[in-house]
Amino acid sequence: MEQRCENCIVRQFNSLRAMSKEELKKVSDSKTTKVLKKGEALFEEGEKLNGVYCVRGGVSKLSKLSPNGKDQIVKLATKGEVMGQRAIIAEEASNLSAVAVSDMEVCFIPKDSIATTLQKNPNFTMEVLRHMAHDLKEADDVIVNMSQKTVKQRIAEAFLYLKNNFGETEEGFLKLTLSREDIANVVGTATESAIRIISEFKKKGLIRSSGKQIGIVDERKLQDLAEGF
Amino acid sequence: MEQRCENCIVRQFNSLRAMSKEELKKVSDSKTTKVLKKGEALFEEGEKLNGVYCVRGGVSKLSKLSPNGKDQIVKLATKGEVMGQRAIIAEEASNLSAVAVSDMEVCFIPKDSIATTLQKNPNFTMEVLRHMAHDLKEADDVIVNMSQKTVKQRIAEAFLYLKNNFGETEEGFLKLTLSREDIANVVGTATESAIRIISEFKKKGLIRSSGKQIGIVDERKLQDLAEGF
DNA sequence: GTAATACTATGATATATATCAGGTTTTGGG
DNA sequence: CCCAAAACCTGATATATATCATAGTATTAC
Repeated sequence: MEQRCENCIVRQFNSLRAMSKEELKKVSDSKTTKVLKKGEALFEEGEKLNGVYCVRGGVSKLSKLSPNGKDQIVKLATKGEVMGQRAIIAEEASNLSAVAVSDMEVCFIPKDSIATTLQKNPNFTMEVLRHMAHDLKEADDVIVNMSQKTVKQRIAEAFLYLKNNFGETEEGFLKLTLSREDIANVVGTATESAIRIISEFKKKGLIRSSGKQIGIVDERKLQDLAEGF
Repeated sequence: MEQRCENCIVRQFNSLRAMSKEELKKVSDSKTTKVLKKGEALFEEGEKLNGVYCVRGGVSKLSKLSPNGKDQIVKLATKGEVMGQRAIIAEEASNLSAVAVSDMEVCFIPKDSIATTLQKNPNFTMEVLRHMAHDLKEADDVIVNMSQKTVKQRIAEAFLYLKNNFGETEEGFLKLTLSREDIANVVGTATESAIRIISEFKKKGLIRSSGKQIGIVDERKLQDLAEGF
């Protein structure tokens, strides 16, 4: 696989595309590549990061522990996304933990290369800003979903999200396979409740499953359900 | 009251402090001041903004209508905060509505002055970025609260938030008075449920009230409650 | 000053969801 | 291949919260 940032396609999806050739070169020289197995942690909530992680492949969950001991997944980061940016910019410890939910390959980029580029290249800063503006909007949407939709609606929505963002295999199964617990933590409910509703969806013919894999059968009905019909 | 941005104290609280003298002058020349009565709308969800609003006084709720017809308040913006930034940066229509919850005075700053400064002054861009990073973290916290805490916990938390962010009067009442409906919309519950829990808090001596005003009596216990004891 | 309208309050009931407890099935390491 | 551990499933029950209904109480408008 391509080892230089300058030639990395992943870069096209994130704010690094606004970097100049020289800046990219510096980043590329200072970066290190890391391979993670499903389940391995990249960083923990409260940890001070000294760089950001650019996802080359695989998916990571970004979650936050609530006082009652449950883990709330706030975002799933995939190819092209940069994790840890927020903490670096705010000069704070990370407010989230990152754990791989599939095997991953990520590049670690030390804080310095990012910080100096932020100071010197307004285009880059602006690009980062745009991405953050987008994330903020998504977070607002999640807040509304959490407070106004039922668990059933949120689970239906989650499946559609998984399809739209991570795609399907040839046989029509969701490419990203999450455990029931992870699904529960995405929608903010108890694992048992998530399991029950998933079974119900299966019985109703909205989804099907084969082992761990889940396939969407009736997208239209799922959509309606998510919207409250 | 001071009419020039260059001398406006409010500016110290927001990203405008990173502007140069000349930039501020331009902003000041192009801005217009607006006075709003409690209940009046500043902009609506889906509306295309052609500028941002800088709050000089009073408080505005930023909310989003959910498909089921309920309004979820995502943020309360007060003195010094800039509203509409996210939409301008992302070049999208606003995802939120802004309505005054107390009498307000705001300055409207046309998009152009902001956009050109964003292009030319990296310090300003960086400052905006820092603010947005902060907002994003807060949004993540709200997501976790929404999904993991009970309504009772969230209401307790809301009162503490109101005290810490908007202060108390001489007599020990919260300066910002919200209707029960607004409180319900902040914590994401039905108005009746909010009313019930507020009555309960009163009975238990955690808060007191006089007309519309609410005063915090036992902050410690409220805190404990919010954390789940 | 009175009518109309919004806001607050409280009870009764229904419902969604969490929790607890017991299973079965699947998975991965030795 | 087997065993232990993890993941999944299902039932019974408890609980929080929404919803519906009704009434009192402020606020505003005429």
